[in-house]
Amino acid sequence: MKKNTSLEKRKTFRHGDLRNALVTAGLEMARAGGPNAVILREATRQAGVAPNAAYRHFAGQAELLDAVRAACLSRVAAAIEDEMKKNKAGRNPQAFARKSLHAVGMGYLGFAMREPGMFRTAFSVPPPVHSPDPAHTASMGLNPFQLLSLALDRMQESGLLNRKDRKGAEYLAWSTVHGLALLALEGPLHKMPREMVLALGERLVVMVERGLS
Amino acid sequence: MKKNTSLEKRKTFRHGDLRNALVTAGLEMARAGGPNAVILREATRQAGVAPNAAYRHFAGQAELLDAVRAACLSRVAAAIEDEMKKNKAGRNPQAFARKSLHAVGMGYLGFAMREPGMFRTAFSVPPPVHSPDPAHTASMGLNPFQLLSLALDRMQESGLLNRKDRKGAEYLAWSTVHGLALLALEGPLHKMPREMVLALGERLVVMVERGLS
DNA sequence: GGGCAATTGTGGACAGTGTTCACTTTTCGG
DNA sequence: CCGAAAAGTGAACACTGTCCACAATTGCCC
Repeated sequence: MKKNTSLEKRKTFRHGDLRNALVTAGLEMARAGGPNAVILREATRQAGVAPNAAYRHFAGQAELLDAVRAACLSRVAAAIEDEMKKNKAGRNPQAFARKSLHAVGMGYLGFAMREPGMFRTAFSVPPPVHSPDPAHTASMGLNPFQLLSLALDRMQESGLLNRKDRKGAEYLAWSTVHGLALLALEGPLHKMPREMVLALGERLVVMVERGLS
Repeated sequence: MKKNTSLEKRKTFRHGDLRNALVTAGLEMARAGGPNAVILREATRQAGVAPNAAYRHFAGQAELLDAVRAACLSRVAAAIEDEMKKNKAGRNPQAFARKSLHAVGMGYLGFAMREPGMFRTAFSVPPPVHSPDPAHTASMGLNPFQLLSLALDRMQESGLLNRKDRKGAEYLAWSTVHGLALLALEGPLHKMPREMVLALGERLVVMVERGLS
């Protein structure tokens, strides 16, 4: 299967891997300019193919965007996992639980600062939340939401959170970091330096940890 | 000044209030479909005017959208003010401070649920945060950010918040409600019923109140 | 008042977008 | 091996934002 990634004019009539090529091109556009920048015709151009060819693989631009978004979500999950891998479960479960929650929050925010376009794309349009769809997940097989749930479970199991407060805590924790990320990316805080945003993020995660229980 | 609001074919060559008509039309489009739905040509159509006429009042679509966003922000501020007016300063400053913070958060969220399109438009593109621009404000002359600051000041003055924790608290509090609003509007939580979102909002505000100090 | 310039609108055009239809080329399975 | 399904092409349409030259209107200044 020839990975006809870019311009090199193919001699074969078939492309071989068009769908993937389109998603890749779209991903690059999303990275550079967010969801609004993922243009169908441009993707076909980069793949060296006629605009209509895209319709053999996607029902329309919206569906292409959907695929690109899934890819972006996967990157977010990977970033969180990387952050979580930095600390292993030691003999203190409470400390581990706290570190996990911290890693989720900061991994999320860190990715948002590093890859604004992808981040904005990942959350631009409603994806289902409970989906074992492998496209949304990273190596661990969990999407960002599930990674957060995992961290909160650790909080509960280690006694930092009682059952009542645990319920729906995902949404509360998620709201905070997501809100800061968007305020910093496309909201009134977009001129705030990244380091300051991340510093605010630290305070935010602490606030969540204290406020949840 | 003839408020040539809509289709009724004017007989005068001049429109009389085109700029306003365009913003109004744009506002309605934003209300119905968010920022991406505010189309310049459509606005001119509704105003009964040639597309190019818009360029006498706005440098381009982006500038029209800017005006529409300012109008939306003003609505957000108005919603918060309405919520704040529901409780007056009694003899217990701490209770008043708490109620103020609560009102800001829930007024914000409530508007987001009631007018998703306008809300999304209001925060779609970076507006400056510290701006006494009257277009961004409601009757009280404060924008949402300033209203939040006011509520937090009351928290500090009544002894619920020390000076150190007060610093930057706006951003922390704002992040939480903004995040929930966006998750519920165009994020993974978009299918969650409004009442449940608002219930989560209540918990969120409580969490902020507890977590800030 | 009368004329002239700035303002505000018009008409026509261009490039770029998503999308559809009819058609051609290639692949692959019975 | 051949015929149907898959995958790409070409031309067209409607829509968008934007620019140009030009026409109507207003209002200001002498």
